[in-house]
Amino acid sequence: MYNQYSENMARQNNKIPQYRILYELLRKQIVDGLYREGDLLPSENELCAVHGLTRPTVRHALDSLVNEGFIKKHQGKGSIVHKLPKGIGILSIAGTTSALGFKNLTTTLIQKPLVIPWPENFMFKPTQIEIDSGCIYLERIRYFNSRPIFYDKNYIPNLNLARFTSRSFEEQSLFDILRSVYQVEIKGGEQKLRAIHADPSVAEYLELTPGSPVLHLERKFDTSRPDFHVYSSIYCNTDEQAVYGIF
Amino acid sequence: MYNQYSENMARQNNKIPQYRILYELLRKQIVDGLYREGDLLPSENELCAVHGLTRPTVRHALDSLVNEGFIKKHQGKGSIVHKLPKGIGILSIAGTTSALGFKNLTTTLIQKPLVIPWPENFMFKPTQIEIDSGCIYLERIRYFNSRPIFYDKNYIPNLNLARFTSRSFEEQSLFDILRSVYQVEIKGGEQKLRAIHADPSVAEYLELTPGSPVLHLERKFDTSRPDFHVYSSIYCNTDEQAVYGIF
DNA sequence: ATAAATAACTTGTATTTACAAGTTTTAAAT
DNA sequence: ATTTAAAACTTGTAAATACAAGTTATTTAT
Repeated sequence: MYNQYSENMARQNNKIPQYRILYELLRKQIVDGLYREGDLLPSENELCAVHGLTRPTVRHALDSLVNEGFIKKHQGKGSIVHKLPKGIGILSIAGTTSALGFKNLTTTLIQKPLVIPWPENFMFKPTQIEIDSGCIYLERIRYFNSRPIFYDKNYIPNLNLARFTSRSFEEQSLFDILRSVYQVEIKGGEQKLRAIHADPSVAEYLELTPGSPVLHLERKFDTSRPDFHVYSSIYCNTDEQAVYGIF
Repeated sequence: MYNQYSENMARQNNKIPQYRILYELLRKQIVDGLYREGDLLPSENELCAVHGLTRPTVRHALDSLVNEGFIKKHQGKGSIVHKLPKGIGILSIAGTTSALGFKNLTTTLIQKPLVIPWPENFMFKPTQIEIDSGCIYLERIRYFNSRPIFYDKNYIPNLNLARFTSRSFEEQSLFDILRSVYQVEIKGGEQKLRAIHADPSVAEYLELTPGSPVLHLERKFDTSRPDFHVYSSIYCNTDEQAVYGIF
């Protein structure tokens, strides 16, 4: 048997794929404004030469940027930087992408992590392993420019999450803690959207009059651990900020 | 090497890329139920052997299926078929994907195609070319299981669309006509989502009481023609059918 | 029988090479 | 000067190859 822990650490430090490194670099350069809307990125061959990579690797990185809407590619022309999304991008966020549009976002914990049985008639069907393990529940409000935009209820299976309930979730985001402390990475997921009337508690948290229309998102996140999903029920005030996505 | 000529001709006649053909085939097999939720697709090497392709090509096809949520891949294990989405998938539709979840969808034309100037304070900023060309406007209601679900207003630049206003849009979908008649293909786009109160006209079309919460999507579609975008403002009744998407 | 090691799978990453197809620039012909 | 042709770019598709890394089934040793 090896030392699993240090092996994992070494892997994380050493073995980040090259296409991923290039992706992160280009993404940062776009977000930081080094490339602006309408600009052409360096051609694939230039990127190859500069970073010592081959075209398939460079293209892999560019594909990720296309999928997340940062660039659009035109055959014969090049990769054109897309304008950064206005509004709050939540429809297609996962992992590192989540930072975008969340610059002025602050979080308040309404319900500290609490172990509960899984609710009846849950929005998605948890796996048997998740059901057996029990559920950690927490509620947050997220503010954008000091106005409450999201009120979310989160359900996390209680699987090998030592000292989870005693952690603070004000400073760091939930997903950041899952990744950095528990090596659980969000890989993607699915969601259901509805427009509903705000019930009294939702209206109070979002500082709306009861009955106001709010966007309700029910989300199931896949993670790097099999049979470990994060479930979120999110109520969103879209009066001032629209929810934004690309497809 | 003896059959070089005819091989080249065969390749030439078939302009559809091989990865695309394989993608369409696997997608159809999943939608038709030949593979069911949880099933393993044939391994990449098997698909290579069966279809006479190489792994990069097969992986390209599988990547598309992953991006659209039909399968999930697990290293060392295989490609697992995802459950087909419940609800109406509209968040990530484009091109051929649009068929999914639209089995029982019928369309009624409320406003026949009409040339108008582009509205003031438009949801997105059309290009100068689009502004100069004028705008074709049409309204539809789409029914799911005989109940009105979508009421949409569509804005299309009047660029080389001969006899467009005199076409029927009841039988074929708007995008199908754009593709088959005008060679304009939808490549992707962006959207803004809000929960709003239904105004009287929206409520009437969607058979709701005025003030009911409805989902409002503002969408901008990119096409294969530069400076040609389709704009849609969609009001969606989510009382019974949630809008579904993956990310 | 049980446990550990091994082999035989699977997908993930990466290189190399080649040509097709779309766009832009340049050079040549009229 | 204008038009046309060619070239020099760009991204798109596809093959052949190699090894890394995760999973499962098999074999081997105890």
